Amino acid sequence: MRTAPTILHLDMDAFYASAEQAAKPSLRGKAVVVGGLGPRGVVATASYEARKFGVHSAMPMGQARRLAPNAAYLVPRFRLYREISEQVMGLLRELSPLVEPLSLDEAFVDLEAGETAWDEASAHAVGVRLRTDIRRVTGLTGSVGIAASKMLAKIGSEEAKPDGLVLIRPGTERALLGPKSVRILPGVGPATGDHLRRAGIVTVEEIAEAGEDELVRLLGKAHGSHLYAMALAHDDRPVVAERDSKSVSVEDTYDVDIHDRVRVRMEVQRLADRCVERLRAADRSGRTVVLKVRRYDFSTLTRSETLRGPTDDPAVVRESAARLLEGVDTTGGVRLLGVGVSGLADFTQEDLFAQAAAAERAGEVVEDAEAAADEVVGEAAPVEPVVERRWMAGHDVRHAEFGAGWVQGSGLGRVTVRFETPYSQVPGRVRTFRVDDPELEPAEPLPLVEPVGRVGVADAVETGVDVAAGA
DNA sequence: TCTGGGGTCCTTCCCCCC
DNA sequence: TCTGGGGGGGAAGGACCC
Repeated sequence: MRTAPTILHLDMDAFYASAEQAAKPSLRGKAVVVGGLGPRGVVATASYEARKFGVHSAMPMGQARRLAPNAAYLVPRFRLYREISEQVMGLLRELSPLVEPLSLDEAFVDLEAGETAWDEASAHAVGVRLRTDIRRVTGLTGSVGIAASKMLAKIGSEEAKPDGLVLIRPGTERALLGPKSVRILPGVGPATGDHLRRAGIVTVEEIAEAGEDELVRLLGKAHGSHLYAMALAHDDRPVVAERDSKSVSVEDTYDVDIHDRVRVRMEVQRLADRCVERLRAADRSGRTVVLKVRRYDFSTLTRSETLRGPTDDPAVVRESAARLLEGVDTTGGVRLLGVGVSGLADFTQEDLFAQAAAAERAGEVVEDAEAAADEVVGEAAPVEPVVERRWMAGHDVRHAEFGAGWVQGSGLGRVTVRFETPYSQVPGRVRTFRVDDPELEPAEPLPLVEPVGRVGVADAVETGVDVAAGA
């Protein structure tokens, strides 16, 4: 283990919710909840204002609405978050070539490998400057933890939240960890936490006291010894720059359970196609097809089969998923279906056997495909004539007369828009339109920080909306 | 109106092979 | 021929993470 605290962990504060607050001045300082808005949605991120009401990630939306009925509820806008994430990761890569992203809003950086820090003082200075740069470039705040290992750096950034920096000095880690709950250790979730509690182990110190043998007896070889090492603050894991993903999957939870077997089959085909699209977009192919089914009672099962070679052929994945489905009892209804591919390869080694088999009954396959296509069209076309426009809460729009704004809500043939941009100084005004108003159209998200050299556009927005609103 | 979507890793069981 | 052990791959499930 290294002796100097030169591993940095960055965690953006309430990332999705903060991005929405930055994009929508009227939401700043208010409770904001981002997540699925359907009947089975859950909270992805709650702003710190919303957390005061007890709202937190992974909570069912219904429960969140009961706790914080006056919060703003928005669907996630991953394109926007991805753009901000790329800016942040860019800043991190200026510090070191060794950057390990964990998600859109989190990453480890090895400062020593980047030769930007070699001791406590230099590492601290890098952390301070990084936080300033992130705020300047994205308009958002992030928390930074710096320590001599990944685990401690992550615990540091957790301690630093929100909008802070914590450096854990080598030599102080055991004292710091000891009294804390076992739940702060990475890899200890609800199940392991319960398991340990039943064995009388509640704090990190108690894990260390129990000894490695006892931990292995309780949790098994890998988990047990790993956890014991973590409790002693022994963590040698290196920072690893972007690794290739090992699987690709797509799943959908339905607003109401699906009982109709024909519909279940159709959904599985659609998921298989979407999965292959993603696989191809990533220039990969895979060998093992996995079908996931969550039943009405939330029991989940998976069925998988491994092909002779990797494929990215939609027909092959569809057929495989269909075969797997035939072995699953769906009476009683399903709430979720998913299709995934694992055993990924960079290249597409054509599955000659499957191709030959497909060629043999080519006529049959083509007919099936056409029948499936007809089915989709036949199902969708009459239900949604001409495609009624859907105005998603939180999404950006532009109105020919009033300019840039975002959807505050819609229903009963009306859509309510608040006209403001990330650069508005005061909350914008609200107007309601018919959902089919020709002057209203969806728009791309604006950058959270006003790009230099585009002052003219922003000026027009400011004078056009906010001055009017303020008057 | 309970419980998303995208992943990773580990364990257990089974089968096959040596 | 019988028995045993071990390794590897595949299938299924579970815990965990953000």
